Amino acid sequence: MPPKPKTEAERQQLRTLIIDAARDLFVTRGVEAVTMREIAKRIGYSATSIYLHFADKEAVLRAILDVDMLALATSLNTILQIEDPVERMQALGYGYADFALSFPNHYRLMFMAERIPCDPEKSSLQKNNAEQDAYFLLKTVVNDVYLAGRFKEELQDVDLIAQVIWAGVHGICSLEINMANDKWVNWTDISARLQLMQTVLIRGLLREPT
Amino acid sequence: MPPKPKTEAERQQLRTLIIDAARDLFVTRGVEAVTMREIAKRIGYSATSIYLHFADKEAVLRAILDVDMLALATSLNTILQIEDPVERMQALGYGYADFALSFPNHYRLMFMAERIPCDPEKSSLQKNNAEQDAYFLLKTVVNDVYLAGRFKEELQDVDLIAQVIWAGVHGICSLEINMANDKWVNWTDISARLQLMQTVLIRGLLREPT
DNA sequence: GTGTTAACTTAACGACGTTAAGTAAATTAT
DNA sequence: ATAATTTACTTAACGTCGTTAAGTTAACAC
Repeated sequence: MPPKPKTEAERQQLRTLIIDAARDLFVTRGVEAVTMREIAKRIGYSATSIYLHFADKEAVLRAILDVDMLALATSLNTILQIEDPVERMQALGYGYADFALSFPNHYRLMFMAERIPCDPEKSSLQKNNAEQDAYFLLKTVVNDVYLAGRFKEELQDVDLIAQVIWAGVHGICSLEINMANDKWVNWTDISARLQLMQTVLIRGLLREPT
Repeated sequence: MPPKPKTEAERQQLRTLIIDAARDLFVTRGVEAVTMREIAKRIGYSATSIYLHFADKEAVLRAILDVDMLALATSLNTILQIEDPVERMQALGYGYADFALSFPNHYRLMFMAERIPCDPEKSSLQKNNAEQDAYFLLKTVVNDVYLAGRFKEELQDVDLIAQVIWAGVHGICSLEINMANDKWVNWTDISARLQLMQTVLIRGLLREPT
């Protein structure tokens, strides 16, 4: 039964309601497995109502990713309090992995599922803002280590270093999330794997006197 | 129009025909985007005929992965000719990455997509056979480096070492496959990233006198 | 020559994402 | 005050999907 016109705040509230319901379902059962009808049922509306607020299913997903990227960046921001730049860089890796392994379906949505490239133009997040952009945070932290002269001298590209560190930690996390149940491989303890990766990254990137 | 009973060989031939058609479509357009009707059309049968040879769409996918895992392992086997164990280990990493980046949709299917855990019991492939099991090949190659006494002395678990190397290379490949189109990140050259990862792995894992 | 069986086909089902068409309350215009 | 419009929804419906059920027809068995 259609009531009165809604204020902008009310519309935003409903948007958030949809996003939260959809995320809850996406995260526990996977994006493909969840239907629009299901999301709608959760919040007590008909399926077609979602289309009044989002263009399509993909737009809902995109909105979720936006919100969650912000959550990731925000949660990682606490590590900025650590003073030593190398320690800080390590802590960032552990914080990132902790997020990935604590919320694997979240992480899958964000970094492992076939992705809609996220366009800075269309995102509500601010790029190059450490509080909203986890990659920028990583780059900042890596840059501090660089400025402290701790990297091997031939390493001059902060983006390159940041991306290799990201890849290392992402590799550990994504293999764990996707393949841990695979009997084919004799998996070692995940924390041992993560720790060795961090050690290898540090030893491979920093100058000798650790 | 339905002809005579088929020999086992003929049935196997048709199975292969389906697998090849399905792979071709899956790899270029993604699993979800390809329909059973489409696969069938490719080989000149009706969609329902596929169900005479495979239980469902997932079974087709599983069969493809089985064949392709074998193909990957076989293609990587050539690096066994390299004599120096460390060089061999590096070459394996490059070979693996070359496969991943040359056939990204293949790779996505095999190591990135939400996976049906593949059960050694049900697979036609032999586990612990270097010609059929890429992980075993990696482990063998890593073990040779271990036996040559080239790893740092505290590294005593060959599975752990192998899994960290895999994670490193997989991290580079999977980020490239999934995120390279993402404008958010200022991506550096993929070959530079791969090379630095390999260097970092070597430097982080091997004893000092490289 | 009349079943029986194997290898197919077409029809059909229920569910999906999405669009079109309808409905009723609140607002605005007269 | 009431008629017209707009807003926020709903139900119906479309085309497509994976899959199942129900034919159909050629080859074989007796």
